[in-house]
Amino acid sequence: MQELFTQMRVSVNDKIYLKDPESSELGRSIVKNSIELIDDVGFEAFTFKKLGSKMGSPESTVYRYFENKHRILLYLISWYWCWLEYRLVFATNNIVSDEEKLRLAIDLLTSNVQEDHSISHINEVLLHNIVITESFKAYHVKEVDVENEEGLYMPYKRLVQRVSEMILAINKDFKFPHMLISTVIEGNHHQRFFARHLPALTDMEVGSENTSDLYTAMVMATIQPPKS
Amino acid sequence: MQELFTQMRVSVNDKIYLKDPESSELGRSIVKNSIELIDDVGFEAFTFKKLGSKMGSPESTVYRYFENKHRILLYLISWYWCWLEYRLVFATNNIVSDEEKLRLAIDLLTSNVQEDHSISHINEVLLHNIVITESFKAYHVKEVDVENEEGLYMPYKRLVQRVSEMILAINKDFKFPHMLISTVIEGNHHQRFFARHLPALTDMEVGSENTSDLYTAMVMATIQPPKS
DNA sequence: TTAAATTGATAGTAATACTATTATCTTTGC
DNA sequence: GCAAAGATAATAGTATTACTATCAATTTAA
Repeated sequence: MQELFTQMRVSVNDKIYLKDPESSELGRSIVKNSIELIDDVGFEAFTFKKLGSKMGSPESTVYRYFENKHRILLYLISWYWCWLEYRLVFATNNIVSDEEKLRLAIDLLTSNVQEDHSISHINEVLLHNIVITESFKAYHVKEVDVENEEGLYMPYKRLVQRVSEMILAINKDFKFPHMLISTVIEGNHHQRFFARHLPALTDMEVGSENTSDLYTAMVMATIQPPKS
Repeated sequence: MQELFTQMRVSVNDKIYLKDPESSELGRSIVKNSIELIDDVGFEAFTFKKLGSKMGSPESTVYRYFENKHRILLYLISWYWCWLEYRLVFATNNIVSDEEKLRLAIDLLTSNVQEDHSISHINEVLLHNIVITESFKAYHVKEVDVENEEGLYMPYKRLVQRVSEMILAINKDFKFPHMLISTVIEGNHHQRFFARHLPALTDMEVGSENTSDLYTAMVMATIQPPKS
């Protein structure tokens, strides 16, 4: 897959930013340093001032790329969903068995993220941490309806749609495919967060985090594929 | 149940507040107005200044009860979990069938909340909205480990523990009871939020929100009770 | 090579998240 | 019934945050 990504560019909705951060060295530096800083201090304590001084640029420069820190978070999360969707399509392509396809998809949705060195300014492991800890802060906001109309959550919706279709391919009468898949996606984040910080709320252990086993079993049992 | 609550007082960990808001009229007013204000403007835009002016008190007064707005949120969420636990214990008490008990529990975890007029300063319906939209902001913070050590998340953990035990009563070999239950609890919140704001991520409709059907079926199918 | 666009450096403003002080008002104990 | 203690109101003040504005220096593109 490595080589593919050198060609392919994750393209994020251009309403999220004021100036495309992919379009310049400085823009990529903003993305890279944002990921490191948010992972380090958490989204609440993340400020453009800190980001600027980490990058050696004044904060006004950051404002030329993004309206505010919420938009940076949205950018990062969107990027992550696009990247995941791409890997999903790639991984499930040419798989004949519907069930095998779904299993692969759930595996991808719940598995650990490996660093992908072909995209040098984005550390996928740190980005995954941010997604686990901060992603719902991107949409659990008062502005969610406006932003949804602007299409800012499309990548997430597209991903859920894709996997839902895999479920319907197995059992076309299943009534809750989107619900089940978004439950798995969000559940995976929560469980990983719990494993690290509130272990009483999960049964996983840090280091050997594995949500695939339960969630694969859960989905398969729940959609009750017709006996063939 | 109405009458019971007039006797019973939900008691929240006293490390959350500086001065018990239940101990005075002003304290109860802080709680009541916080619920209304957070529901109205969202947690990000909620400030002690706005709260003060809504109550007709200076913001310094609020600071005598709570260190900061994060602690108010924690207080509200804790209160909710304690209340829910109480209702859970009450609802499942004296039920003989383990499966029936679990069904009742999941129903309670996923059902709509009715206003309980016996606790006059807390509007449970609005509080439920806050739990749906803001609850993870209470623990998805950098301070989570310290606060966990202080015992601030006990009510949530206790609730998950209780329902996990119901699962184990049905199938003592099931490996992921906590994971499954916290998935249902968080999943319920997400689905309700999605139904209102990002309907493409769910299959429910606003107004007729019903997560019980899927989640009950999901839990029952997943824990695979031994055939009797 | 000249204009246009980008960035750096700096300043400033309004709002937020507090802390402090003092006067007033309410309890409670005796 | 009154003094002392405690709670609240009113006000002021500070550091930080979340921006906006200006202008010079630099890079880029026509």
